[in-house]
Amino acid sequence: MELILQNIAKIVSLTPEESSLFLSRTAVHKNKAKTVLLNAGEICTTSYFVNSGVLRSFNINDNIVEHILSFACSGWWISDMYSLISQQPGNLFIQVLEDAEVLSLSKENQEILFREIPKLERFFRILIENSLVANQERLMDNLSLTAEERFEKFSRKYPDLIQKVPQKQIASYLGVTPEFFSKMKSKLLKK
Amino acid sequence: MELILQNIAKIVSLTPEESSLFLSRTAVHKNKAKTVLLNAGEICTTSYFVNSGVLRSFNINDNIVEHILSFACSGWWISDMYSLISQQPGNLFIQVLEDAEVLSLSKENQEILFREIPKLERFFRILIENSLVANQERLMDNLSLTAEERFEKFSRKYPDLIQKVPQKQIASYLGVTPEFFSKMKSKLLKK
DNA sequence: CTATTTTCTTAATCTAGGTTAAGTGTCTTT
DNA sequence: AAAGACACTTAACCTAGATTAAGAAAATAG
Repeated sequence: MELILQNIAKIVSLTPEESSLFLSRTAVHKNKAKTVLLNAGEICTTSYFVNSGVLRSFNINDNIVEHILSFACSGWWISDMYSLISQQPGNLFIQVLEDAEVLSLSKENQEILFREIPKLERFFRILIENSLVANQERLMDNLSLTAEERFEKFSRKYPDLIQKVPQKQIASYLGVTPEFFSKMKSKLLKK
Repeated sequence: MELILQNIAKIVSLTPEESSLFLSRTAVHKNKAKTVLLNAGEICTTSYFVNSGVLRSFNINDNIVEHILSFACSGWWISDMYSLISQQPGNLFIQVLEDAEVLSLSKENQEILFREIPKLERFFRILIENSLVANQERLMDNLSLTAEERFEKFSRKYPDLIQKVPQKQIASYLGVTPEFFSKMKSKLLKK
């Protein structure tokens, strides 16, 4: 059974008809690593649900430094929420890190679905509530923990990502330079 | 007309009956500065909408250092979202900073209202989407901007808070010590 | 109005993490 | 299998912001 339907079923229950209506309003793509699904400066029209593989969203500031907002593995959604809801040009890139199969849901179809199946509005509300909580926790962690503590927490929370993703990307997510990350890691290994 | 109804009306339109049903499921309190509405370790049962005054949510880490997650002025909501949705003990305090009139909505009443008036589910979804976007921006700013740049941005975004709130609280929100904040401020004044 | 607590400032010293740079290892691509 | 292009490491040196401490100013309580 489709991963997305399993995930929806954890929160709201859809009839078989509703499920297939939902699927009919989405599309599935396979994308090679390095493919860019959204560029900074573009208007984001779509949310992506990851069936397999890994994606990331990030911005690039003046100094040509990348900062990762989020990774998305199997079972996660990714998009530029700011741009998606405001329909203004965003400043995030969305890129495939590891060959991925992705289900895409356009903003229009999402809104249509909210009208057709009000339960889906609940589903997305709860999804976004969970994102917000996770984001708030990460923000507080960035304010109150050292890089080392954040790394340990990250390793516990996302052990699979440590394997899959180049470590400079993890450094960027944690908010440290690749050089410092490397130093920190070898210090931890010596313990 | 009630501030909360004006705010709802910006996003969804309620009939007069729905409006009064909504109000009937909320309660209004006046609270003196320093009142604590939620302690870390407690289970959060309520969201608060600020009619007037200022509140803050913050945690306290091992080192007895406070970190502010959010301020809430007139027209803003505040709660411990993690604890509210999981019904687990949270680690946030919610406190009144400036005498406030607050409207409170319990989790149960909120859920009842979602069933009675599905449009409210949309209202809260959109509210939370906006919070998420704001949070993501703050997170990225913390990763990529200097304390000075964050302070300038904060001053532009919340000029009223600069007046109302002790500056050590703003330092804490920005993620710097009060001493460094003071140094930074006097440096900016010399320019 | 005075006393006490809280907030703010200044300054010296310290450190987590950044920067620069050079070298090594490891994928891709051809 | 060679050639780039990335990814990772190490090390010397640098800086934004933390820490400590002490005094001044402001707010609040009594």
